[in-house]
Amino acid sequence: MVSAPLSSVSVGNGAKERLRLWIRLLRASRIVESELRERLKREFNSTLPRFDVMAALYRAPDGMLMSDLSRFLLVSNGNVTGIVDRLVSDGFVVRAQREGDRRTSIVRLTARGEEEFRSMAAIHEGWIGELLGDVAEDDARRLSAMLKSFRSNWEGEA
Amino acid sequence: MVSAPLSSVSVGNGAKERLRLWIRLLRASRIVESELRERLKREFNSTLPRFDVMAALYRAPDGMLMSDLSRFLLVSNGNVTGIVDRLVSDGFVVRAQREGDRRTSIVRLTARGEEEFRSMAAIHEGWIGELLGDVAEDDARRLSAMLKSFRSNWEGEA
DNA sequence: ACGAGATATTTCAAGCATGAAATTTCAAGA
DNA sequence: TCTTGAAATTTCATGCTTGAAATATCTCGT
Repeated sequence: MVSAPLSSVSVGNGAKERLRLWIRLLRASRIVESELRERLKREFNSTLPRFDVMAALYRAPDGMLMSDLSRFLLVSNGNVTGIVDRLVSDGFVVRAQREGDRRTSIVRLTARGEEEFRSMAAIHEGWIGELLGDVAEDDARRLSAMLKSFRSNWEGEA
Repeated sequence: MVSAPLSSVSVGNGAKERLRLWIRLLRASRIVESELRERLKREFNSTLPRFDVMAALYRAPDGMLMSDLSRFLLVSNGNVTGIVDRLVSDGFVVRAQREGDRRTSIVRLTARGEEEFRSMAAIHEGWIGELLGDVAEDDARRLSAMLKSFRSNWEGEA
């Protein structure tokens, strides 16, 4: 990944600096992601998408609709279907019918799912602390603040 | 994606701030990536991985080995095989035999591939300028510098 | 010359991701 | 009631991604 900057193909003005930023942002997140994937697989026989779904459900003890999950995680409906299917067959998650609307199903963590997630989350937090260890805590705070409002800036223009 | 912070499952000390940073970093890159994917598909009937491969080859007029590509792009060998296969069948890339070593093949952009890439790259740079438009150029520079040395920090510990 | 190991690449199975089409169910108005 | 459209979800085709196994070729010590 990480399309390098191309001095010979140029355009705007501040664009150069932002392009460089984007490339490094992408590279950094790919590196961390790939390390996380490896560790999740090794230690928990799981994946990042599964972890994300479980994290969302952990925050929602009453469960979530498939469409809520897909909205919250910024991924497509069909995608969530597959991930949840696999979590169900592993016994970490259940689909429950909702009274009064047979189209929807509420997805919830099972007790086993909760327990599994708790142990993953604790270790995951440690990993991130390690992998981003060289970012000074102060830098982390500033960077974080910088990225906080990121989405609202341009969404809806598409 | 974007596993939200979980105040109830806690661990280290500076870990909290770094976890938050990681979540936002991931979210930001997912949002930009998804917008880029959409536009590349719409405007060029292409994808980010294809763009990345073409960018790498554009910087290497003498071509690259498959293994060079895979190392440079931080993706697996098998992955590159598939992407290059598709680029070849679209006429943007060629595989050439190398004298003296029949194991390797050198991958190169075709003239059409170069031309196609030039027009993609110009527009791509504009998109990034737009999508990261609200990051002040100064912030971009600092952020960029902060991320520059990212990899060397911890790689090799795995 | 031979064989052992290293190197370069492809193939494969499994899972992730998208957007579009298909299903099923619901909500309301004629 | 009927039917038309909206809403929730699944299914499907295509492509990306990994890690492991399979191929093919090369290198080098003996």
